[in-house]
Amino acid sequence: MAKKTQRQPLADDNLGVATWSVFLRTHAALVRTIEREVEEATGLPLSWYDVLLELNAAEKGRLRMQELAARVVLSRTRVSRLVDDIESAGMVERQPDPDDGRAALAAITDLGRKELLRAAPLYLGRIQDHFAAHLTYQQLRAIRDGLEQVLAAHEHTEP
Amino acid sequence: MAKKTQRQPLADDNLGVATWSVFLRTHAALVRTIEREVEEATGLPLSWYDVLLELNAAEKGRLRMQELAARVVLSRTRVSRLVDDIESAGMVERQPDPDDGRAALAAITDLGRKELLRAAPLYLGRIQDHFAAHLTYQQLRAIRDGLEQVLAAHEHTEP
DNA sequence: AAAGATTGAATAGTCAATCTTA
DNA sequence: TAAGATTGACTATTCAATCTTT
Repeated sequence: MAKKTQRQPLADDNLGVATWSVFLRTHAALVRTIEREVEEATGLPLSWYDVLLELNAAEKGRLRMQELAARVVLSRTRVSRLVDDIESAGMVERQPDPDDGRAALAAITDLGRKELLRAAPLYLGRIQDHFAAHLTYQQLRAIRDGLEQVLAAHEHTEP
Repeated sequence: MAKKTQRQPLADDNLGVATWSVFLRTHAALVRTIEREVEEATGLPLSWYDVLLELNAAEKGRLRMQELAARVVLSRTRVSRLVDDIESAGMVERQPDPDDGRAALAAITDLGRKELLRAAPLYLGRIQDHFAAHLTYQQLRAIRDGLEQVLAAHEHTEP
Protein backbone atom coordinates (compact mmCIF):
# COMPACT_ATOMS: atom_id res chain seq x y z
CA MET A 1 0.00 0.00 0.00
CA ALA A 2 2.93 2.35 0.61
CA LYS A 3 3.49 4.48 -2.40
CA LYS A 4 6.28 6.68 -3.60
CA THR A 5 4.07 9.74 -3.28
CA GLN A 6 4.72 9.44 0.41
CA ARG A 7 8.30 10.45 -0.03
CA GLN A 8 7.66 13.80 -1.67
CA PRO A 9 4.01 14.68 -1.49
CA LEU A 10 4.39 18.25 -2.73
CA ALA A 11 6.51 17.75 -5.79
CA ASP A 12 5.90 16.82 -9.41
CA ASP A 13 4.29 13.52 -8.68
CA ASN A 14 1.30 14.28 -10.81
CA LEU A 15 1.16 15.21 -14.44
CA GLY A 16 -0.90 18.36 -14.05
CA VAL A 17 1.42 19.86 -11.47
CA ALA A 18 4.52 18.83 -13.38
CA THR A 19 3.16 20.49 -16.50
CA TRP A 20 2.31 23.65 -14.60
CA SER A 21 5.79 23.68 -13.11
CA VAL A 22 7.59 23.46 -16.43
CA PHE A 23 5.18 26.02 -17.83
CA LEU A 24 6.23 28.52 -15.14
CA ARG A 25 9.91 27.77 -15.50
CA THR A 26 9.86 28.07 -19.26
CA HIS A 27 8.05 31.37 -19.11
CA ALA A 28 10.46 32.84 -16.57
CA ALA A 29 13.51 31.80 -18.54
CA LEU A 30 12.38 32.71 -22.04
CA VAL A 31 10.55 35.97 -21.49
CA ARG A 32 13.53 37.46 -19.71
CA THR A 33 15.98 36.38 -22.39
CA ILE A 34 13.85 37.43 -25.33
CA GLU A 35 13.01 40.76 -23.70
CA ARG A 36 16.66 41.55 -23.19
CA GLU A 37 17.75 40.48 -26.65
CA VAL A 38 14.99 42.37 -28.45
CA GLU A 39 15.71 45.54 -26.54
CA GLU A 40 19.43 45.23 -27.17
CA ALA A 41 18.92 44.66 -30.88
CA THR A 42 16.22 47.26 -31.55
CA GLY A 43 16.26 49.73 -28.66
CA LEU A 44 12.55 49.06 -28.29
CA PRO A 45 11.30 47.66 -24.96
CA LEU A 46 9.06 44.66 -25.42
CA SER A 47 6.25 46.49 -23.62
CA TRP A 48 6.36 49.20 -26.30
CA TYR A 49 6.32 46.60 -29.03
CA ASP A 50 3.31 45.03 -27.36
CA VAL A 51 1.39 48.33 -27.47
CA LEU A 52 2.42 49.23 -31.01
CA LEU A 53 1.46 45.77 -32.24
CA GLU A 54 -2.07 46.03 -30.87
CA LEU A 55 -2.60 49.56 -32.13
CA ASN A 56 -1.30 48.63 -35.56
CA ALA A 57 -3.67 45.68 -35.77
CA ALA A 58 -6.67 47.74 -34.66
CA GLU A 59 -9.16 49.51 -36.89
CA LYS A 60 -7.64 52.87 -38.00
CA GLY A 61 -4.58 52.13 -35.89
CA ARG A 62 -6.17 53.31 -32.69
CA LEU A 63 -7.87 52.04 -29.54
CA ARG A 64 -9.45 53.42 -26.43
CA MET A 65 -7.18 53.11 -23.42
CA GLN A 66 -9.38 50.45 -21.86
CA GLU A 67 -9.38 48.26 -24.92
CA LEU A 68 -5.67 48.68 -25.30
CA ALA A 69 -5.18 47.60 -21.69
CA ALA A 70 -7.35 44.55 -22.28
CA ARG A 71 -5.37 43.42 -25.33
CA VAL A 72 -1.85 44.07 -24.13
CA VAL A 73 -0.03 41.20 -22.47
CA LEU A 74 2.93 42.73 -20.72
CA SER A 75 2.07 45.94 -18.86
CA ARG A 76 -1.66 45.69 -18.30
CA THR A 77 -2.10 48.04 -15.40
CA ARG A 78 0.47 50.54 -16.59
CA VAL A 79 -0.98 51.44 -19.94
CA SER A 80 -1.64 55.07 -19.12
CA ARG A 81 1.98 55.73 -18.15
CA LEU A 82 3.29 53.48 -20.87
CA VAL A 83 1.43 55.51 -23.49
CA ASP A 84 2.92 58.65 -21.93
CA ASP A 85 6.40 57.31 -22.56
CA ILE A 86 5.72 56.07 -26.08
CA GLU A 87 4.01 59.36 -26.88
CA SER A 88 7.10 61.26 -25.73
CA ALA A 89 9.06 59.22 -28.24
CA GLY A 90 6.58 60.20 -30.97
CA MET A 91 5.38 56.67 -31.73
CA VAL A 92 1.78 57.14 -30.59
CA GLU A 93 -0.44 60.13 -30.03
CA ARG A 94 -3.50 60.62 -27.88
CA GLN A 95 -6.70 61.75 -29.57
CA PRO A 96 -10.07 62.70 -28.16
CA ASP A 97 -12.86 60.22 -28.83
CA PRO A 98 -15.50 62.02 -30.95
CA ASP A 99 -18.23 59.73 -29.59
CA ASP A 100 -17.43 60.02 -25.89
CA GLY A 101 -15.71 62.92 -24.19
CA ARG A 102 -14.58 60.76 -21.30
CA ALA A 103 -12.61 58.36 -23.43
CA ALA A 104 -9.13 58.83 -24.85
CA LEU A 105 -7.81 57.15 -27.97
CA ALA A 106 -4.22 56.07 -28.43
CA ALA A 107 -3.23 56.10 -32.10
CA ILE A 108 -0.07 54.76 -33.67
CA THR A 109 1.93 57.33 -35.67
CA ASP A 110 3.93 56.84 -38.86
CA LEU A 111 7.06 56.68 -36.80
CA GLY A 112 5.40 54.08 -34.59
CA ARG A 113 4.61 51.89 -37.58
CA LYS A 114 8.12 52.31 -38.88
CA GLU A 115 9.65 51.26 -35.59
CA LEU A 116 7.25 48.34 -35.28
CA LEU A 117 8.18 47.10 -38.72
CA ARG A 118 11.84 47.43 -37.91
CA ALA A 119 11.53 45.51 -34.64
CA ALA A 120 9.13 42.81 -35.81
CA PRO A 121 11.51 40.51 -37.67
CA LEU A 122 13.94 40.65 -34.78
CA TYR A 123 11.29 39.68 -32.25
CA LEU A 124 9.89 36.96 -34.48
CA GLY A 125 13.40 35.65 -34.99
CA ARG A 126 13.93 35.32 -31.26
CA ILE A 127 10.63 33.53 -30.80
CA GLN A 128 11.68 31.12 -33.50
CA ASP A 129 15.16 30.56 -32.12
CA HIS A 130 14.33 30.26 -28.45
CA PHE A 131 10.92 28.62 -28.64
CA ALA A 132 9.46 27.30 -31.86
CA ALA A 133 12.65 25.79 -33.25
CA HIS A 134 12.71 23.24 -30.43
CA LEU A 135 9.22 21.92 -31.06
CA THR A 136 7.70 19.78 -33.78
CA TYR A 137 4.68 20.87 -35.76
CA GLN A 138 2.55 18.43 -33.76
CA GLN A 139 3.84 19.72 -30.46
CA LEU A 140 3.22 23.32 -31.44
CA ARG A 141 -0.34 22.47 -32.36
CA ALA A 142 -0.91 20.55 -29.14
CA ILE A 143 0.44 23.41 -27.03
CA ARG A 144 -1.45 26.07 -28.94
CA ASP A 145 -4.75 24.19 -28.85
CA GLY A 146 -4.37 23.10 -25.26
CA LEU A 147 -3.53 26.54 -23.93
CA GLU A 148 -6.33 28.05 -25.98
CA GLN A 149 -8.75 25.73 -24.22
CA VAL A 150 -7.33 26.73 -20.86
CA LEU A 151 -7.58 30.40 -21.70
CA ALA A 152 -11.11 30.07 -23.04
CA ALA A 153 -12.21 28.32 -19.86
CA HIS A 154 -10.57 31.03 -17.80
CA GLU A 155 -12.26 33.85 -19.71
CA HIS A 156 -15.51 32.01 -19.31
CA THR A 157 -15.28 31.98 -15.51
CA GLU A 158 -13.51 35.29 -14.77
CA PRO A 159 -15.27 38.33 -16.25
CA MET B 1 3.01 34.12 -55.71
CA ALA B 2 1.09 36.52 -53.51
CA LYS B 3 0.47 34.96 -50.17
CA LYS B 4 -1.81 35.70 -47.29
CA THR B 5 1.15 36.60 -45.09
CA GLN B 6 1.15 39.85 -47.00
CA ARG B 7 -2.05 40.95 -45.35
CA GLN B 8 -0.93 40.80 -41.75
CA PRO B 9 2.77 40.18 -41.58
CA LEU B 10 3.07 40.77 -37.81
CA ALA B 11 0.21 38.73 -36.49
CA ASP B 12 -0.43 35.10 -35.70
CA ASP B 13 -0.02 33.90 -39.22
CA ASN B 14 2.50 31.32 -38.26
CA LEU B 15 2.12 28.50 -35.82
CA GLY B 16 5.20 29.23 -33.77
CA VAL B 17 4.21 32.84 -33.12
CA ALA B 18 0.59 31.92 -32.45
CA THR B 19 1.71 29.35 -29.89
CA TRP B 20 4.04 31.83 -28.25
CA SER B 21 1.24 34.37 -28.10
CA VAL B 22 -1.25 32.08 -26.38
CA PHE B 23 1.56 30.95 -24.08
CA LEU B 24 2.08 34.54 -22.92
CA ARG B 25 -1.61 35.27 -22.57
CA THR B 26 -2.30 32.10 -20.61
CA HIS B 27 0.54 32.80 -18.24
CA ALA B 28 -0.55 36.37 -17.60
CA ALA B 29 -4.14 35.38 -16.90
CA LEU B 30 -3.57 32.29 -14.78
CA VAL B 31 -0.63 33.30 -12.64
CA ARG B 32 -2.41 36.42 -11.50
CA THR B 33 -5.61 34.58 -10.66
CA ILE B 34 -3.96 31.67 -8.89
CA GLU B 35 -1.66 33.99 -6.96
CA ARG B 36 -4.59 36.01 -5.68
CA GLU B 37 -6.71 33.00 -4.79
CA VAL B 38 -3.94 31.18 -2.97
CA GLU B 39 -3.05 34.24 -0.94
CA GLU B 40 -6.68 34.86 -0.08
CA ALA B 41 -7.22 31.28 1.00
CA THR B 42 -4.00 30.70 2.92
CA GLY B 43 -2.54 34.12 3.75
CA LEU B 44 0.69 32.89 2.16
CA PRO B 45 2.04 34.81 -0.85
CA LEU B 46 2.90 32.53 -3.74
CA SER B 47 6.50 33.78 -3.64
CA TRP B 48 6.79 32.49 -0.05
CA TYR B 49 5.30 29.16 -1.05
CA ASP B 50 7.85 29.00 -3.85
CA VAL B 51 10.74 29.45 -1.42
CA LEU B 52 9.38 27.07 1.21
CA LEU B 53 8.76 24.40 -1.40
CA GLU B 54 12.36 24.46 -2.62
CA LEU B 55 13.82 24.49 0.86
CA ASN B 56 11.59 21.64 1.93
CA ALA B 57 12.66 19.55 -1.04
CA ALA B 58 16.35 20.26 -0.47
CA GLU B 59 18.77 18.13 1.50
CA LYS B 60 18.38 18.93 5.23
CA GLY B 61 15.79 21.54 4.36
CA ARG B 62 18.33 24.20 3.53
CA LEU B 63 20.07 25.84 0.60
CA ARG B 64 22.64 28.51 -0.04
CA MET B 65 21.09 31.76 -1.15
CA GLN B 66 22.46 31.38 -4.66
CA GLU B 67 21.06 27.91 -5.11
CA LEU B 68 17.75 29.01 -3.73
CA ALA B 69 17.67 31.89 -6.20
CA ALA B 70 18.44 29.51 -9.05
CA ARG B 71 15.59 27.14 -8.15
CA VAL B 72 12.88 29.63 -7.33
CA VAL B 73 10.55 30.63 -10.15
CA LEU B 74 8.78 33.73 -8.97
CA SER B 75 11.09 36.24 -7.27
CA ARG B 76 14.50 35.30 -8.58
CA THR B 77 16.34 38.53 -8.00
CA ARG B 78 14.67 39.30 -4.70
CA VAL B 79 15.63 36.25 -2.73
CA SER B 80 17.66 38.11 -0.16
CA ARG B 81 14.80 40.44 0.77
CA LEU B 82 12.25 37.69 0.40
CA VAL B 83 14.11 35.55 2.92
CA ASP B 84 14.19 38.58 5.24
CA ASP B 85 10.43 38.71 5.18
CA ILE B 86 9.87 34.99 5.58
CA GLU B 87 12.43 34.94 8.37
CA SER B 88 10.52 37.69 10.19
CA ALA B 89 7.50 35.45 10.04
CA GLY B 90 9.54 32.60 11.56
CA MET B 91 9.21 30.23 8.62
CA VAL B 92 12.89 30.14 7.66
CA GLU B 93 16.10 30.98 9.45
CA ARG B 94 19.51 31.96 8.19
CA GLN B 95 22.46 29.82 9.20
CA PRO B 96 26.17 30.26 8.57
CA ASP B 97 27.68 27.83 6.09
CA PRO B 98 30.29 25.78 8.01
CA ASP B 99 32.26 25.18 4.79
CA ASP B 100 32.42 28.75 3.51
CA GLY B 101 32.23 31.88 5.61
CA ARG B 102 30.98 33.95 2.68
CA ALA B 103 27.89 31.87 2.08
CA ALA B 104 24.60 31.97 3.96
CA LEU B 105 22.16 29.13 4.27
CA ALA B 106 18.41 29.55 4.38
CA ALA B 107 16.74 26.73 6.32
CA ILE B 108 13.06 25.97 6.62
CA THR B 109 11.74 25.88 10.21
CA ASP B 110 9.08 23.64 11.70
CA LEU B 111 6.58 26.45 11.33
CA GLY B 112 7.63 26.83 7.70
CA ARG B 113 6.94 23.15 7.03
CA LYS B 114 3.63 23.41 8.80
CA GLU B 115 2.57 26.40 6.72
CA LEU B 116 3.76 24.76 3.53
CA LEU B 117 1.73 21.64 4.26
CA ARG B 118 -1.29 23.75 5.00
CA ALA B 119 -1.01 25.76 1.78
CA ALA B 120 -0.04 22.93 -0.56
CA PRO B 121 -3.44 21.31 -1.12
CA LEU B 122 -4.97 24.69 -1.79
CA TYR B 123 -2.37 25.61 -4.37
CA LEU B 124 -2.55 22.21 -6.02
CA GLY B 125 -6.31 22.53 -6.13
CA ARG B 126 -6.09 25.83 -7.99
CA ILE B 127 -3.63 24.41 -10.48
CA GLN B 128 -6.03 21.57 -11.09
CA ASP B 129 -9.10 23.78 -11.41
CA HIS B 130 -7.64 26.55 -13.53
CA PHE B 131 -5.17 24.59 -15.61
CA ALA B 132 -5.02 20.82 -15.61
CA ALA B 133 -8.77 20.20 -15.57
CA HIS B 134 -9.12 21.73 -19.03
CA LEU B 135 -6.56 19.47 -20.67
CA THR B 136 -6.56 15.81 -21.59
CA TYR B 137 -3.89 13.43 -20.44
CA GLN B 138 -2.39 13.50 -23.93
CA GLN B 139 -2.35 17.27 -24.04
CA LEU B 140 -0.71 17.50 -20.64
CA ARG B 141 2.00 15.13 -21.77
CA ALA B 142 2.56 17.00 -25.00
CA ILE B 143 2.83 20.33 -23.21
CA ARG B 144 5.08 19.00 -20.47
CA ASP B 145 7.40 17.20 -22.87
CA GLY B 146 7.48 20.06 -25.36
CA LEU B 147 8.26 22.73 -22.82
CA GLU B 148 10.86 20.52 -21.20
CA GLN B 149 12.63 20.33 -24.56
CA VAL B 150 12.45 24.11 -24.90
CA LEU B 151 13.80 24.63 -21.41
CA ALA B 152 16.58 22.09 -21.88
CA ALA B 153 17.68 23.82 -25.08
CA HIS B 154 17.62 27.15 -23.31
CA GLU B 155 19.70 25.93 -20.41
CA HIS B 156 22.11 24.45 -22.89
CA THR B 157 22.73 27.80 -24.58
CA GLU B 158 22.47 30.26 -21.69
CA PRO B 159 24.78 29.48 -18.76
C1' DA C 1 41.27 39.78 -7.21
C1' DA C 2 37.10 36.93 -7.09
C1' DA C 3 32.98 34.73 -4.95
C1' DG C 4 28.84 35.19 -2.05
C1' DA C 5 25.57 38.01 -0.30
C1' DT C 6 23.26 42.30 0.84
C1' DT C 7 21.82 47.04 -0.07
C1' DG C 8 20.78 51.65 -2.77
C1' DA C 9 18.66 53.60 -6.30
C1' DA C 10 15.88 53.37 -10.33
C1' DT C 11 12.07 51.26 -12.92
C1' DA C 12 7.82 48.49 -13.22
C1' DG C 13 3.45 46.99 -11.46
C1' DT C 14 -0.69 47.40 -8.48
C1' DC C 15 -4.62 49.35 -5.93
C1' DA C 16 -7.29 52.99 -4.43
C1' DA C 17 -8.35 57.94 -4.78
C1' DT C 18 -9.40 61.67 -7.87
C1' DC C 19 -10.84 64.27 -11.77
C1' DT C 20 -13.75 64.90 -15.83
C1' DT C 21 -17.66 63.88 -18.73
C1' DA C 22 -22.21 61.09 -19.61
C1' DT D 1 -24.25 58.24 -9.91
C1' DA D 2 -21.40 55.80 -12.95
C1' DA D 3 -17.87 55.30 -16.69
C1' DG D 4 -13.25 56.40 -18.46
C1' DA D 5 -8.92 57.79 -17.52
C1' DT D 6 -5.11 59.56 -14.81
C1' DT D 7 -2.43 60.09 -10.59
C1' DG D 8 -0.50 59.05 -5.74
C1' DA D 9 1.31 55.90 -2.84
C1' DC D 10 2.83 51.38 -1.99
C1' DT D 11 5.08 47.07 -3.28
C1' DA D 12 7.96 44.28 -6.47
C1' DT D 13 11.76 43.82 -9.56
C1' DT D 14 16.14 44.83 -11.38
C1' DC D 15 21.06 46.44 -11.81
C1' DA D 16 25.00 48.16 -10.01
C1' DA D 17 27.63 49.30 -5.90
C1' DT D 18 29.30 47.65 -1.55
C1' DC D 19 30.86 44.74 2.12
C1' DT D 20 32.90 40.46 3.78
C1' DT D 21 35.41 36.27 3.28
C1' DT D 22 38.37 33.23 0.24
